[in-house]
Amino acid sequence: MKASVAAGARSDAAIGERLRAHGVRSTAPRLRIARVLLAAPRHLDAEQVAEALRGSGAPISKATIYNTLNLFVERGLLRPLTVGMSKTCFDSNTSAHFHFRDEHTGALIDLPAPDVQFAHLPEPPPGMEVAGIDLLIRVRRRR
Amino acid sequence: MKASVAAGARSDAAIGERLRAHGVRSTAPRLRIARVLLAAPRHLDAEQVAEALRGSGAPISKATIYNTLNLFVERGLLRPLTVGMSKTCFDSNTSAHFHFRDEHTGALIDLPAPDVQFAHLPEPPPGMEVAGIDLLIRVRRRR
DNA sequence: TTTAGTGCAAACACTTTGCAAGATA
DNA sequence: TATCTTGCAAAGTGTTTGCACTAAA
Repeated sequence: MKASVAAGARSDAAIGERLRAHGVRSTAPRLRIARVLLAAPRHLDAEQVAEALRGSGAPISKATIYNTLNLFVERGLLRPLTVGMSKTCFDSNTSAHFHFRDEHTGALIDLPAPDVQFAHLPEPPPGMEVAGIDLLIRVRRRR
Repeated sequence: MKASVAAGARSDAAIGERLRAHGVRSTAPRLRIARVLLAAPRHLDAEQVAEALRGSGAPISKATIYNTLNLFVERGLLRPLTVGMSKTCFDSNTSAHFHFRDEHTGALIDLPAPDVQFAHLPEPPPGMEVAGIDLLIRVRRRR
């Protein structure tokens, strides 16, 4: 059951290349995980990745999934999000951006960085510099 | 060993009143937890609260600490912070504000809301309204 | 004297780790 | 062959819960 790749998704070859470009050896399990997460901008936690894999071929062990996700983060292929949730979400959009989060469902929506403009940001404490900004806009269904 | 209360801290009586004002019955363990966390603006996780209590009289059980912290959150005495951290931090500053966080030490510093001004904020997705904004400025020692 | 709070230990959810077997360069 | 990867199960965190006991209104 070789499903055709979704629109916007990259070919296996291209994904494999991308892994190697980030110093990650391209093995079968890593390719399958990358296909789930890296082919398009997504926010998935480890369990959701595991489930996606269960749904398409042999499952991959928890250990390998966590090892792989952490490796991808270390190599700049993913960004971890620990935003008001008990588990870590892995974001395949590694460019600068923020998020909306639906308070009810927990769903995350990307928010391009240029859509937020600051009129004033405070000076960091003395001797410190800004390393990054995490911004989360919590939203709920309008009553 | 009745230590005198630190500058800025409230008296036990005042803290007890504050608890009752929020519909929380003022018991001995709750008063001790409130003294640690509510007497001044602080960001502490459950373990840090437990340790502070161990250092001043009989320890209080994990269960009671979590029950109490969650109750305080529910009653608006504390705000939980979960952005970018593996454990929940309890913030005794419940007014609108943001945070700096030292990437190295994990320390949080309050950032009054008026110190951040937005020139542009995006519209929430259709049918949704903004419930709140979490902003964390990650800082590091300047090289 | 009824309702609420406490603490212990067990359960839970998420994540990491040790190690033996298997795959890869 | 030397090294890296995988997967299982066990261990580690952080947090919640069931339940008997105690305290408060």
